[in-house]
Amino acid sequence: MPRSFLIKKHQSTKKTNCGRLKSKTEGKARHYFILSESESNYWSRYATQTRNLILVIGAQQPTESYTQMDLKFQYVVGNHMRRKSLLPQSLPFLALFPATPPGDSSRESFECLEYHKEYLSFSGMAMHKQRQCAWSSKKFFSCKYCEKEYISLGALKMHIRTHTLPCVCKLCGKAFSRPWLLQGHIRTHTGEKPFSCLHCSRAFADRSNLRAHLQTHSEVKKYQCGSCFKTFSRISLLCKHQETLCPLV
DNA sequence: CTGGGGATGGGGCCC
DNA sequence: AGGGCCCCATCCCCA
Repeated sequence: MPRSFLIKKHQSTKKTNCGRLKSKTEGKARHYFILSESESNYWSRYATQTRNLILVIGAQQPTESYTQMDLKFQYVVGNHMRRKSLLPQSLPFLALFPATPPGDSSRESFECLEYHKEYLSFSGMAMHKQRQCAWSSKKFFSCKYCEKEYISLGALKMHIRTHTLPCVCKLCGKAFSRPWLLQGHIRTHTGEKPFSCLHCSRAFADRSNLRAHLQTHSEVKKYQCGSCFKTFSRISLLCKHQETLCPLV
């Protein structure tokens, strides 16, 4: 039963291995903890026996304060909290948090979503994960120029272009990561502006800039401050307003 | 300080 | 696999 979750780490617990897991569908946030391998073995057995934790398996540990991830999870019914101080940093990301009784979910089996194997206990599946799945850091494709990691080779290659900048402008020598970025740059030399505004005579070299321009024709500004209700044409202007200028924040 | 234009970056998706 | 394209975002500059 895979579900999509939004992970948001608590600011107050930023430096610990815990945070909150928020279900996009249910809208409820729950605390989560990240476990070491030995701890995950222990807690998976514990959870299976006592049915009082939810265990969450993800492809990677959340590294930013606000990360969207698809997580596969299994419910184990009950309620339990663990002290944060006992939780070291670890990979792969395995998390647990106190459960909300999900009806008759105790009948659910545990499926390895990569190998499509079904297990009667979570610990059984966890064992399989450790032995058979490419579930360790080896699975990630690491950039040799920086510390970024990607789950697909294609994504990594695309990223590496941002270091190698293979697309060079013949007119000025400026280099870009993608051909279409170079294409957009060349328009700054030629003056070509293929994106025209339907409401006025202006034209733009870049579609995004036309889109931003279209907001200036809109009577209803898209971005509104939640405190003073002032509206803005760009998200950047709203952010700036909320950070420093809004009298009600 | 505000609003808008110009230029650019990067992830994701499709073919 | 790679290119093209889309969308979103950001930064800088200027009026």
